Amino acid sequence: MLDTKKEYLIIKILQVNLPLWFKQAKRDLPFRQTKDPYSIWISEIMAQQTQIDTLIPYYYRFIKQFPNVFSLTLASEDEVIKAWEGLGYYSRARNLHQAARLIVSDYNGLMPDTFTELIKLPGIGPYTGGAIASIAFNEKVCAVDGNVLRVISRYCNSYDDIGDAKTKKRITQWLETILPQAVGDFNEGLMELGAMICTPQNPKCLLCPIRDGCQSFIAGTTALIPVKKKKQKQVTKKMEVGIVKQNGALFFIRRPDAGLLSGMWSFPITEAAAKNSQAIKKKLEESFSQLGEPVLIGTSRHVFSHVIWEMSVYGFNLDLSVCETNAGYLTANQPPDQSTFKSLAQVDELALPVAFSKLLKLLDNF
DNA sequence: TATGCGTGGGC
DNA sequence: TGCCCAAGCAT
Repeated sequence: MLDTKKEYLIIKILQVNLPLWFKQAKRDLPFRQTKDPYSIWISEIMAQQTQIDTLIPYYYRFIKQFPNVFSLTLASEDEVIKAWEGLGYYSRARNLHQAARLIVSDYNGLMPDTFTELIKLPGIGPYTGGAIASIAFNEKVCAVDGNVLRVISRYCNSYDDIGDAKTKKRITQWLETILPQAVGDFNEGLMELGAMICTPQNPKCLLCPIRDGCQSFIAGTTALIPVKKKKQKQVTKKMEVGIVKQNGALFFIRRPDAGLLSGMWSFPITEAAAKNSQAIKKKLEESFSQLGEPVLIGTSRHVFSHVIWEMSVYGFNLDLSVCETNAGYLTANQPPDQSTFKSLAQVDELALPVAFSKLLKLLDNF
């Protein structure tokens, strides 16, 4: 990976300068004021594919609501998902809840303290396991995330594709041979450097504490590294959303427990079959015997990681007198806990993804 | 190995 | 607008 003649010096710069820099430059983050494995676990799960600034308010709220693994265990999955509302990648919340119950049932409520045990828990993979083990338990393992891949690729002037599993393995194995005693600070330092200095665009090399060893800085290739294959862009889907209103209350359904936004609440939504087909009306007629004509109240676009929804939002007024004469408006395949009416004041009780919560402002047109 | 899985921010 | 990216994991 590196010219062996230089390697000793280059490794020393990394081992010595990085922790020194981290000690004085690290951000004052709430989860850095504790060694509590539970708190560190929560912060690391939240940090997956999420910028630190985004998760901080969630972290405070979550720790206040669920201060330890037992309180998390006692909560319902709905409560945990609600606490995760707005953060995205909601399977993280479900895995967190599952893992908490495993920790109580299989580990006497104590967080497993080794990498090997940690990665057996749902939602904890190689990165998160390494982060918890090294930061909370000082185990000599590395924690290789996107920051680390970028920092090390540049430091070694490597053009290997960081999306390739082989590259990650190679970097992991190299790091394992150079981990210093204070492994937690070293791992966090690499990530902090990646987040604050060795950024993807316009890295602040003049402020970098390991610049003298950085082969990419020396070669002037920091703009070319890391190499990463382009993601294929999202598919755009035209969707129809139905907002059913009855006496000011809105109709919601719970989404299936697998797939996009699983377990979250939702307005009824369908993929538009064809132009002006009003597929949503057909779907709603399965649940409501008398709907009336839909009113187009607006459009909205929502970008997910792998799909884009272009939504046409239709309002349906449910006449109370009609509903009373059709008490069985809910179909049998929609059990009561899978659908509900909520007033605007009550909507907050449901875990509603942003794709739908942002539609609430369209109600002014309805 | 490749894909599904959210959301917000930067430019 | 679009495009990239972010302290990844499960399958």
